[in-house]
Amino acid sequence: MQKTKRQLLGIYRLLYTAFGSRHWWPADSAEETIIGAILAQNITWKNVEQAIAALKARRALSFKAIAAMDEEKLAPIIRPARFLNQKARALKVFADYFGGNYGYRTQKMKRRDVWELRDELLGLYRIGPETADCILLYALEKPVFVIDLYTKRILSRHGLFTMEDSYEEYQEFFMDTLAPDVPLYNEYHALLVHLGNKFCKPKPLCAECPLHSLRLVNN
DNA sequence: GACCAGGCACATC
DNA sequence: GATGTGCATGGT
Repeated sequence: MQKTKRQLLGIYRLLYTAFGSRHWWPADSAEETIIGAILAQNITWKNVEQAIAALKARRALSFKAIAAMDEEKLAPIIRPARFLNQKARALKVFADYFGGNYGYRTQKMKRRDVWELRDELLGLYRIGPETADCILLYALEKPVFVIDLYTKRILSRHGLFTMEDSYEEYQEFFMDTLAPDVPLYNEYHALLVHLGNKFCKPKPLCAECPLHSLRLVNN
């Protein structure tokens, strides 16, 4: 087995042993997952929960409802999710796209070729690589690995990459090394985020981190 | 009060 | 291409 593959599987086993299954994505439907993915950009999940709850309270937790709502009315509802105007616009744009091209049916979206669909998503307002991949993996169950800030921070601190390496370089590493496996990609990214939240902040808590032992392997 | 968060778009060089 | 900045909330 290649060294890199051993390392990646080693990290996964340590994380799973430490934290168990994370049961991601925390949402009741594919549409809620997509809404959450857009709202979650650059904020903590607690803020997303508040915005989701606010949408739910107004019976607006669906793209059909969002499409029927004015952007000016939508923005204050999602205020807890920060960048409210940009995110309100992003939700409106996605709602129009989703309704127009897929009749608000994620099943119809699922039938598309995954990389063609990814390109299409990347063309939408405020859908970047991470958001697109969250939609593909967590809402549409496609085997696409999601890279986020914590993934970059954790792998770079263990010497496998640097923070300057691109999203695509990180993603290719995971996807070339691991088999295309939706449950594995789902769990692995969720575990990395959980670890990042607890231990891999700008000021890291390495001594308490479950990956602490790996430092011996990688130097 | 300071720091940070499950990014992205756009301007400028 | 690389780098910098705006977006503009709420928890710790």
